[in-house]
Amino acid sequence: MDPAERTELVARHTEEVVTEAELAALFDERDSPSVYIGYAPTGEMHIGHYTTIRKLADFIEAGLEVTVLVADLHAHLDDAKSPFELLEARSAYYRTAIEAMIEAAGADPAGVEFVRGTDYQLEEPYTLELYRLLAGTTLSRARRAGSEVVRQSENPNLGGLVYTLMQSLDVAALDADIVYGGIDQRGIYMLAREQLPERGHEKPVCVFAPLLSGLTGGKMSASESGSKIDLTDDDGTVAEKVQAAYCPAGELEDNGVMEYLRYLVFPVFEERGEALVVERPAEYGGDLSYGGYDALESDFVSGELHPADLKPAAAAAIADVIAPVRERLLEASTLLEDAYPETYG
RNA sequence: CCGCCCUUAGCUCAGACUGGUAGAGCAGUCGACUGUAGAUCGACUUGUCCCCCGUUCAAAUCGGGGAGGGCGGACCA
Repeated sequence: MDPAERTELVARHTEEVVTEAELAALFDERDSPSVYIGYAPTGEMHIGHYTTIRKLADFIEAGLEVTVLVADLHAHLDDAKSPFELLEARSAYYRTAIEAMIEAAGADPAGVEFVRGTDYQLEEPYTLELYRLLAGTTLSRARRAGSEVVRQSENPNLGGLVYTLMQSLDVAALDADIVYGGIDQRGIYMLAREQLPERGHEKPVCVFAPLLSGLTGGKMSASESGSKIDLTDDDGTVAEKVQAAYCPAGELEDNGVMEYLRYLVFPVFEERGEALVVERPAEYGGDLSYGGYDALESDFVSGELHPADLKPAAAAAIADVIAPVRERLLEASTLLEDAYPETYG
């Protein structure tokens, strides 16, 4: 694969690449650049995580060295979202869930290196560098960088600010050429691009995934169960949620159903060589079949494809794509129970 | 160490002074209308009033104690 193809593969289905020229240059000078993505093991993972993780399959195919950081300390630093006692159990759950998603996306999880935050963030070199960063960063700068990521409140903890600087430092500690994350992470990684060169590290190339809309219209909300598909949802639950989803005919804005098809279902189906079949009553023109997203989008926008016909097909496809992940999670008997005793205990 | 303030529905809060077993907005649920959903109408649901003890016929409300959270003062060799 030539550098241009690799660049294209890494950049597809993303929200933004900072900068695409730097990415291309990286492939020119190196055989296997490294990329890392970090997850703080807090709440249960859902379809939004899955769409982001699916791209790791592209990274592997493009020949990148992929590292997934399970940022356990971060999960506690951000307003104690995860109690300190549950960090171990939630880290185990995140790792298993992420591996299952990579595998379900058609890639080999063995090609991904997993690292825990506590593996290196308590070591002296890291800690020392963190203190130096703390001394050299203003309150307002750190606050601004983390404002889209760290929980905001009237009386924020210091942890949220340390969180932000640690994440910036992680790029250097993990020696990543590329950082990958949702577009909400932009502020933190722009801070990293600013700080790291001053401290003798390379400026990381940033690849940002889009944040998908929730099924109820606006942003996907972790606290609103109807707005997202959980990885543990069975086919019936997925069908109900998609059926109830906001999905105005012909409109793509805030349309979670269309976004999930675009960023999750079709990439996985293409990998498998499958098409999306939409069953439609003869009265409205009979069944349809789509080999890719673009054709479906143009039919949807033109009005040829009605939401009422699309929804059942989309629900079945989504359920199909998450099924292997759900099975993997449920067969690990105490994984969920240990990580979320309130919900599964 | 001292003082002051806050804690009521899933969320934001009213009610407390002048005791009579609790309200609004948002959210949620269910119908109507759309070949989906939303929007719009129509209806409905929701509570250890932070905990304990006391006063009283009666306590979210008054008194005492405690817990959690917030703010300020003092100390500064």
